[in-house]
Amino acid sequence: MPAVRLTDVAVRAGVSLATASRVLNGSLRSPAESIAVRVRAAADELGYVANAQAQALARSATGLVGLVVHDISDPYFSSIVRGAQSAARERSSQVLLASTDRHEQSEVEAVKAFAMYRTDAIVLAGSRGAHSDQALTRELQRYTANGGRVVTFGHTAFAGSRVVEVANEDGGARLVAALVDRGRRRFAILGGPEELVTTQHRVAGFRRALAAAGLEPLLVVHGDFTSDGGRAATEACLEAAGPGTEGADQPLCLLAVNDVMALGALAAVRSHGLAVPDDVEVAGFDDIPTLRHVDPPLTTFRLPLEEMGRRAAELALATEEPGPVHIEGEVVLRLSAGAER
Amino acid sequence: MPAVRLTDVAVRAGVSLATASRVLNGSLRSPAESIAVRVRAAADELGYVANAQAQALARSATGLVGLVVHDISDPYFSSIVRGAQSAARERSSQVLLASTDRHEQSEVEAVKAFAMYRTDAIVLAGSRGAHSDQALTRELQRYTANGGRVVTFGHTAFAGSRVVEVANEDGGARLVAALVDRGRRRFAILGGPEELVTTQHRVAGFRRALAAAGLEPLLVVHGDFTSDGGRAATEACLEAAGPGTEGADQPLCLLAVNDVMALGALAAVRSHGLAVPDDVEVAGFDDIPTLRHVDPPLTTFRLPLEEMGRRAAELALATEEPGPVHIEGEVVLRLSAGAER
DNA sequence: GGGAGCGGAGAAAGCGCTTTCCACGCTACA
DNA sequence: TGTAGCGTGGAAAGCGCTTTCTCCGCTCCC
Repeated sequence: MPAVRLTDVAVRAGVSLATASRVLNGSLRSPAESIAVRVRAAADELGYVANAQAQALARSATGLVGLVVHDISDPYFSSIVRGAQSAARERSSQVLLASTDRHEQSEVEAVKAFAMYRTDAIVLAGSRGAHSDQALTRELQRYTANGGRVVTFGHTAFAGSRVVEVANEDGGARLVAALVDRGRRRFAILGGPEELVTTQHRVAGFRRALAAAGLEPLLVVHGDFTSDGGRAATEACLEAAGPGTEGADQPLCLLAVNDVMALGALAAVRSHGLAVPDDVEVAGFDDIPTLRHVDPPLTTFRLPLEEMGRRAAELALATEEPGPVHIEGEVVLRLSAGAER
Repeated sequence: MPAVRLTDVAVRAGVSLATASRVLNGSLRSPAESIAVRVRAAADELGYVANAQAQALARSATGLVGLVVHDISDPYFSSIVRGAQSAARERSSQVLLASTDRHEQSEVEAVKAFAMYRTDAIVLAGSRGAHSDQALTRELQRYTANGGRVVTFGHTAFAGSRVVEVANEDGGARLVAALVDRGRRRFAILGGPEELVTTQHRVAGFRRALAAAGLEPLLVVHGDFTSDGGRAATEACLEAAGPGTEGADQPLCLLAVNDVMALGALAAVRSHGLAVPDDVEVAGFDDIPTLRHVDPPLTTFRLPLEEMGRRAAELALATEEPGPVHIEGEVVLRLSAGAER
């Protein structure tokens, strides 16, 4: 049951292939309306569906954008993807998705695959180490050399990549500054995987604001970017600096590097029989929509995740070199830390 | 900077195009090793990247699978997508993603787009109304007529579609039965969008188990599939059947049609100054990993979401007609409802 | 009335690959 | 020694489009 081809449509409409193509796919030249009507009718009757592969081959542009994320089930990434997908749709592009589980190998393979599919652009949503994998860099370089566009978040890891700058460090600093403002003095940091620049930037922001107040984190624990990671890191913190330890007359404030970890921290604190925020305070990062209703409400730094995805896709799909994109966020003080009671 | 073509590789290796193709892309016939080595070396030196579009055209198979979901930022869908993407990767297929915001129009467009890209299969992860949109059905029919495979979840909405059957109704029934077993008598249902079969099946399951115990829901409120939807629906329920209303000596049990709504319910109950589970009990559905750490822990019906996605992708990519796929779940009693204190 | 100019349709040359079919040189067997 | 048969590489025909270039038939203007 071979699909209907443009040729079939042309024959049925009694016109040439060229004319049919011009009518059905917005070319610069459009044939006379009388003919156009005939062609469209023929296409309709036959149930013609253009073959994007053939078009891609002929046009050398695929209308595809590749998105690589660490973990699509992480709400941070899924929000970004939502925005990106939506922007792509508006530009009638399709999204090719790869979720790599943070394995460099998978990332490299994703980029290779996207290169094979000749995606018009690749968006690398998961942050990488500062001096990234050799293989990845090589693939990306080859990709850009062949005319592909690359977009990254938060840092310029690759020559020639367009970047969506995210206020990770600044956000971290502002969040901590707000907490310090409200009198907090004892902080511990629940960091994500150490090699990810997102972690690095956020932690750097935390430290900068602390330093500005003459403070220093009591502890920095690196864990997984998950609830369980947050939970485990929190255990370590409570052990080292919880109530009963030296200086514990001042409440401890746990700075998680994202909301999901903060949720784990909440659980860990509870399971120690401690109360948030009375005994221990907890702050997150991102302001994940799904987690807006957790109890107690999380103090966090809100990032417009969906917009970030959207902007990334726009950057990816822009044909002329666009200006820099800068994403700001805002401190959101809620009950879990630093808020008025 | 035109990309390196297979022709270039062939020339450099001093062989014909056909031979180069046979070496680099697992054909049935593979040339002598001595030649193969030369070809591979040439490909490597030139940085050859096969053009998947051209291959697709020549092979008439794209290695693409289209995934359409209602909302990728909903953890239910993002978990499914994670599984699907992972299975696709193992079969060296790529995933084309569409998030439709539950607009029928977008869904139809997604299917059209996937048809254009000649995806080998389409997975419809978002459930649709039982008698679905005309336009959607037509597109899908055309798609299958041209040899495309279609996979749906939980119901056979389209002739010729393969289906991943999900224990939605049965799960709802089992969950409620467990709660009834523990002495609960007053139930209200927080339903999702009424036209979605997932909602319908889960609610039907709730009702079946209630009926089996000679009970009936006090109220069924339909809302959005979101925290806010759950919150709003809960307001209505508390108004109609909360403490202080008739029969309210028995605690009220809120059955949410998914975990995200249940989270909203938790928040609403709290904001009324009531306690879960002491004043009101709340149960969810799905057992979303991200929400495992909320407080109080949610009683729910666990569905292996990631596996569901995986199975769907396997079904989509299986070339010969596979057997039926059945997904079971399990009741998880936690503090929010029906658990031992 | 004739030629320049223009608009619009069609022929055909790709786009980069796969795969069939053919030709060729061997080996094996009678 | 002759021939059938097999294993291999190459030529070439698509796969379904887009787009350039050509050609034809008008209109317009002198």
